[in-house]
Amino acid sequence: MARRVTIQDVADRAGVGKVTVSYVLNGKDEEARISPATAERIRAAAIELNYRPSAVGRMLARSQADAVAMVFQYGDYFGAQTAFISEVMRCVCKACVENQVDVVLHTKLASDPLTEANNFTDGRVDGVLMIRDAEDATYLELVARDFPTVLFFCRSDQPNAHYIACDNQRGGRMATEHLIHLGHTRIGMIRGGMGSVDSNDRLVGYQAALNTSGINFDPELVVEYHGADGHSEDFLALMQRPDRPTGLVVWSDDAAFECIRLCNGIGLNVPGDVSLIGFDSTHACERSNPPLTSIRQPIELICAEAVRLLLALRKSPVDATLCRQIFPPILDVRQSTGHPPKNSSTMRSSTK
Amino acid sequence: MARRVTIQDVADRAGVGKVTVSYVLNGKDEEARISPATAERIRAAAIELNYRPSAVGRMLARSQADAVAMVFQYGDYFGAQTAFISEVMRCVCKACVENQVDVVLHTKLASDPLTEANNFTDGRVDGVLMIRDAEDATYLELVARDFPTVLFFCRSDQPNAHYIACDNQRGGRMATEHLIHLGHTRIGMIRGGMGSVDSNDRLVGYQAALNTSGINFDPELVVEYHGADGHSEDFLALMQRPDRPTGLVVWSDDAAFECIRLCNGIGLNVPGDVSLIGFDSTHACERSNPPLTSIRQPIELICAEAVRLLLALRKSPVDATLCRQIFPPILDVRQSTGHPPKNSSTMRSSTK
DNA sequence: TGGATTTGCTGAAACGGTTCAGTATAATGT
DNA sequence: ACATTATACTGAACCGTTTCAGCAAATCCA
Repeated sequence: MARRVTIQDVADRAGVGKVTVSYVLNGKDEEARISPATAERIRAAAIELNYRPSAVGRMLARSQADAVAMVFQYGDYFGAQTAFISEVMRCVCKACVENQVDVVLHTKLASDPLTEANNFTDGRVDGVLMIRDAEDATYLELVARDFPTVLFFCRSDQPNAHYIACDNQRGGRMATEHLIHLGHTRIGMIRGGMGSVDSNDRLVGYQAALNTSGINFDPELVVEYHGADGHSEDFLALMQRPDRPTGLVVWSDDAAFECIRLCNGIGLNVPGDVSLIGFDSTHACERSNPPLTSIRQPIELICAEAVRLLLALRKSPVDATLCRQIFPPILDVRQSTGHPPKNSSTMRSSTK
Repeated sequence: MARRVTIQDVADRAGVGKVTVSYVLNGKDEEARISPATAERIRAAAIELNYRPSAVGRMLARSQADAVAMVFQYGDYFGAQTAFISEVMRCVCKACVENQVDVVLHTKLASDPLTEANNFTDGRVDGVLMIRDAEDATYLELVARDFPTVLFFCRSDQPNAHYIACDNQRGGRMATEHLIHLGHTRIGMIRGGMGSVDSNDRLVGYQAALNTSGINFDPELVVEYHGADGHSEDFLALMQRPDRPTGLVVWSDDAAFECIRLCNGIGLNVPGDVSLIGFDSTHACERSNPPLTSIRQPIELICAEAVRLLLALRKSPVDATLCRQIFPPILDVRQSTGHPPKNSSTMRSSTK
C-alpha cells in the first residue's frame, strides 16, 4: 500500500519548502510573492507526483471545514421523507453549491442533547442548518455554545436566535381568505400537531381571517390531523355533521389528499360539495384529482438565505436585520377550491 | 474567544498523560489496562472541563472519516429531485444510521473528472456511493485510484467494479408479461434516454417477453421520453395511429403520469382504452387517477447492501459474491392496467 | 529471593496541512 | 557607497488526536 503523497513530497521534488507549495497550490503565489518560475515548477511537481491535498489536514490547520450540517425533525430522518423535506434538501444543496460548501447529514443521533450537539461541534462542519422546534434541546445547546446555527422554516424567541422562516400566520390567513372570497362562511381547519409552532401559527391566521370577515370562530370545526392512520374518525365525524363546513384549510398537501379520499368515500365531491386548500404546494398537487389549491412557502429563497446567513455567521457578528427574516407565502390556486354549493345555507336540510 | 479544550487539558486536569485520556474516552480502558480509579478521574475531568473531542484531529490520526459520500447523476443535484432519488436518499441515510457513518453530499462539482475525484479522495469520506453510468469518467478515475466506490442502481463491466443493482431486464420483462397475461398483444414502450443503461436493459427485457409469447417486435412502437416537455409529439403520433398499442410499458412513473394526461387529452381512457405500467412505484402511484401499476425496485434493500459493501471495502478485499449483486424487481399491480378493449383486434375501424 | 509476568501508564512519532514572523538576497534611491 | 525597500522564500509552531513500543512498579511462581 503506497504511502500518500504529501505536500512535503511535492516540496522536495520542486526543491522548495513546503510552505511555498502551500501558497502556490492555494493560488496565493501573488500575495506571497512567489516567482512565476518557481510556481510553475511546483505545479509541475504536483502533477507529476499525482499530489492530492488532504482536506482533513487542511481542516485541522485552518479550523474550518467548508461544510455545513443539515438536520431535520427526528422523524423525518427515517420515516416518510415528505416531498417538502425533499425539496428543502434540493434547495439547500443548490445554495451550498453556489457557496462552495459541502453538506453533511449527521447520522449519529443521540438521545442526549449534549451528545447530539457534540456531533455538530466536532469540527466537521462550520455550522448547522436546522428544522427543529425553537425549544429543541439540541438547538438550545448549540446556541448556548455559540455555535453558528440557523433555524429555518421555524421562528424562535431566543434572544440570540437566527432564523429564516415563512410567515405561517399569514399563510393561514391567506388560505382562509381565499375561501372567504369564494363565498364560504363555514370554514373548518384540519390542523397539524398541537406542539407544532407552524400549526399554531396557521391557526392564528385562520382565526384572524374569520374575525376580520365577521365570521364566528367555531372550535368544533378544528380537527387535528394524525397522519394517514387514525385520522379518519374525527374527520369523518366532522364532515358528517349536518352543519359540516363547505371549506377546509388543511395542514399539508398529503393530509389534503387524504381528506379528498375520505370525502369521496362518503359521497362528497371536491370542490362541488367542499373546497379544500392544502399547504406546501408540492408537485403532487398538479397531479391529484382535482389538482389541489395550496399555500406555498418560498422554499428556494428561504434555503438560500439560510445558507447565506449561516456562512456569514462564521466570520463576524451579522447585521441584525439579516438574522431574522420572515418571508410571505404564496397562494397557488388550482381546482380543489370553488364556490360553496348553492344550498349551503340550507345545509341542515341534507340531514333528513 | 476561548481556546478550545483539548485532550491535553483533560490530561493535565486528571494528572495523567493524554494517551491515557484517549484510551479511556474511547472506551478502550479495558484493553489498555487503565485502572478503574484513573478512568473515573479522567471521565470526571472531561465533564468538568466540558471537553468536546475534535473529529478532525481524530480523522487525521486514524486516516478514517466514518463518513461516506453519496452522489447522483449530474442533473439530479440541481434539477427536479425525483421521488425515486428522494427515497434513495432516505434509505441510504437509514443504512448509514445503522452503521454509524455520516453522509456527505459533495457540492464542489468540477467539469474535470480528475478534480472531481479529488473531492472524494481528500480524506473526508471513506468511500463513495454513486448512481452514475458505468462509463462515467469520475467513477472510472475513482476505481483507478482504488478508492472504495460502490455503484448502485447500475451495473458495470469494469473488471474491479462493485455494484448493487436491480435487474432491469427482468423488470422490463415482468412489465411486458403483465400486459401479455392481461391479453394485450399490441404493446408499446415509452423508453428512457438512449444512453441510459437502465433503459436499454428494460428494452431488452421487453423484447424478450414479446419474443417468448410469439409477438413480433415492432420498433415503431418504441418511443423515447424526453421529459415533460418535448415529449408529447412523438407520443401523440404513436397513440393516434390506427393500430395504436393497447398497452404501454413506460420508463418512469412520472413519465406514465404524463402519458395518462396526454391520453386523456385525446379521449383515450386508462385502463379502458390503453393500459399503462410505470417504473419505480412511487407513493404518487397510489394517488394518481387511476392508481398506477408499476415495477418497483427494492430500494431499501439495495441501499442497505450498498452501504454494507462500501464499508466492508475499507477494510479488506471483499468476497466476490458480495461485490456484485443484482436483485429482482417487484410488480405492484394497481388500476392502470386491465384487459385490452374488446374491439382491439378491429382497432383499425376506429379511424373512420 | 530472584526471575518472569502482569499491571498501569506514557514518550514520541505520525497524520497533513496553514500561517506568522522572519531572513537572506537583490534592486532601488541619493 | 551606503541606507532603504522590495523580492522570494522558509523555520518553527500549531491544529488535536491515535497508536506503537516501551518502561517502571507491582505481583506471581518456584
